[in-house]
Amino acid sequence: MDENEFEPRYDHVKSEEKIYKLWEESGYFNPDICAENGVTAADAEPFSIILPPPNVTGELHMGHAAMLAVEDVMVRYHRMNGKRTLWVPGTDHAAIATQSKVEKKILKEEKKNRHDLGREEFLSRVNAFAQESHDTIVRQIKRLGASLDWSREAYTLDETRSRAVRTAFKEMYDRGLIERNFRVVNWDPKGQTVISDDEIVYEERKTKLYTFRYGKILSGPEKDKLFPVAISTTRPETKFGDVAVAIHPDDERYKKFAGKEYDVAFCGAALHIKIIADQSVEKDFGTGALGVTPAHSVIDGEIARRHGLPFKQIIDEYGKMTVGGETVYGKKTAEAREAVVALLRNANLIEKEEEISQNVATAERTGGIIEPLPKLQWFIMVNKPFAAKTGKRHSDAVPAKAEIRAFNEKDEERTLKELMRDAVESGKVKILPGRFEKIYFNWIDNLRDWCVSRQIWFGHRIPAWYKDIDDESLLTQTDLAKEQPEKFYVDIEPPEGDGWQQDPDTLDTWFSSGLWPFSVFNWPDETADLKNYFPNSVLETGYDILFFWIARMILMSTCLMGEVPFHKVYLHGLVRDAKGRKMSKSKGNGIDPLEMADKYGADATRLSLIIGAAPGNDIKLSEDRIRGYRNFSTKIWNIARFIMQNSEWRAENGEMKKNERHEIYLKEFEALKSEVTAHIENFEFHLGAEKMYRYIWHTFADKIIETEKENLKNGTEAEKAASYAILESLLLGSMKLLHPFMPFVTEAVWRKFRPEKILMAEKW
RNA sequence: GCGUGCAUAGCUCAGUGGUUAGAGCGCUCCGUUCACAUCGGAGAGGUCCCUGGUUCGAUUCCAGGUGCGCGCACCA
Repeated sequence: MDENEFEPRYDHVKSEEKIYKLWEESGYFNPDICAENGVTAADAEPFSIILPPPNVTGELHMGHAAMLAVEDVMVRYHRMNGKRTLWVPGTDHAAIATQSKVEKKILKEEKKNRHDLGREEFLSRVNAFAQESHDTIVRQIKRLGASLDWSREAYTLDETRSRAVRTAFKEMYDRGLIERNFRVVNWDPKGQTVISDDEIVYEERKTKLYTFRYGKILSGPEKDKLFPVAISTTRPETKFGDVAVAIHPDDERYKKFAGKEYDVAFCGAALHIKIIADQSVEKDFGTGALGVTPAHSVIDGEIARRHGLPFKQIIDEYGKMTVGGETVYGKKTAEAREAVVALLRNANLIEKEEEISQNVATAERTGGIIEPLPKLQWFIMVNKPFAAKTGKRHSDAVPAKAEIRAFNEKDEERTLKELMRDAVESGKVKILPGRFEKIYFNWIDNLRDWCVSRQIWFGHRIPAWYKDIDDESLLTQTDLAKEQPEKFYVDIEPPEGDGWQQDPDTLDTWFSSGLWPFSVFNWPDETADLKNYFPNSVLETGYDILFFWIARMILMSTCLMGEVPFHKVYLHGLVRDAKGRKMSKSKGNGIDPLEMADKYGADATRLSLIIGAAPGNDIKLSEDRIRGYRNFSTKIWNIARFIMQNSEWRAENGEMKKNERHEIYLKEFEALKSEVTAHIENFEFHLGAEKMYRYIWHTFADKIIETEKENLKNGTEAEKAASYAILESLLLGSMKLLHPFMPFVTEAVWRKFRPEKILMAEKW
């Protein structure tokens, strides 16, 4: 590029590629290099953001582009403001999401499942896919101009992060915050794994509510009489697993039955039913009596636990019946339901059938209908009080690698739930827009223990080893009384000696994501980065992962670091299509950010995601908008071109001879600068960007340039020099203020006028 | 059920206790020896959802209503 020549047309793609290279070569994405070269003071205040690591499941979408645009605005602004600014890149292995993607691919292409390949071969396939996705994603992030410090790139599944995961697991286990428990969990028959409460998506469906009686009493004084209480259910097939009928303690209708036990017939099987009183029963729902199926309902499981009732599993991992006569046994639950209803109907036991709508729990990733099953799984105990400093560790024989420093000055007994609540309630974490704090508290209040084990292969293997138990019993054991802990060895490295087997399960992907704000700085090592950049200044992400991720980071950080993970959370909206639907590949309604960047430039794509998007509000994006902002970057280019064409009037001593008119321009500009600065500081990026847009186009180009144009043509030499000087000054000033929003075109223009300097590293 | 967001131009959305409420796209008319046709100029287009309150003044703040959306819980 000839420095003084402006091509009449601005070639976005060519220019943007060149400029990103220029930035990368300057090294200024790295705060250490900024400090070495005097761009920032070595002791300047730090500003740090971690990039929410994109999943290595494929490619970036518009949501990622929005996130990158907003974060890059903050990062570039603070860097120009002289802060030691660090933005750490990385990717997330995304356990279930990635594994199921590869499984689908292999099934389609080779007609094989993961078991056909074996654990090792399958994992090498997933890793290859992950690597490929990673490379694509990194290329795409760069294409959009994100000023990330690539020398610090991390991956949730790399060795450093894996060590952090094992360390965290061990520390929490030792403090009793991680337990292996037998509970009714959310089983996804399609994905063949347990999932957490947050990975459930409820779908409203119409279904039938049946009111009926089990059948005849089989023994005792009331033999051959009908069971005295009718119950209501939407899932009659599960009633083979019933062990009790629960009623409300104050229910006059049923009080008299409380404590009685019956042997009763049900569809050819025999049930032993105890009638119990429990506060959790709604008197007004159905008959007011609830058939308790401990093994196949989370709520019933809890009731059973309270009353010491047995868990009777009658549905297997594939959602098939393991009991019943020939019309039921081995059938899927939906078919079995029909069969059971038919049997009940024939026996004239059904009293009522009514249509109701209910929320069906489905798995977020696979869409499978959740089948609650009792299983032995690892849980993070959010309601269990612990004392960070003096509290007991149950493996004190093994020295702590990283001491838990939980989030309280006094060494009080606190629960993780309380720590999570305190972090936000105390104001140590501020969530923007503020309304999300309420949503956060609401979620916290309803939080149950977090099931962290998954029966999939891709992910962090649980760092627990067993001796003298075979895998089969690990998965099927249902005996509550059996003491578990003594049989485990939980540590960061495998135990010595023979005969140890590692738990076959892996961890929920959000376990490692939860550590991200400090694991990226190589925790548990006490690194300089950890000291400088943790807690992070800001965490920026979409509001859809407030619970999945933000809450988990707060949990992990307050527990393990004794500190909040970040001071501010800024939530952006979701990017939707012109009809308001969430953009997704399967719907085919997505606008590809890279395609837009190629067509209209990364600058225009970014600006379209910032202007018109109020914090936390969804963005409806259309290609027209992006095209509109492409026109803006062309406009900027032509403004600069015009000014450059008059550069013969540049005064030799560089001094600006201002007149009254020019004073007004400068005053106006100063006002603009302080407004834009305030907007960025207040996370009102859309306002800052829009003001720059209006100023550059409708004030600077339409009014100021048009006025000075006259002077440049017909003025005296001094007038021409003055006009040129003011135009150049306002142009370069504007380029600075616009740079965080449109980094490429502003840098390109800057290079024409100040080729010896890089705009990115200029003072704000 | 609890909570929460939105309602502004034809469309998609910003914004504001005070003169004339803005952007992108779309629409009408005019313009190309001009930095810019990826453009410029001019213009049409608004009951700022309804009702009430606070106020000198409300599209903006408050309450209620209507419509649409979202989160959580329940879901036998």
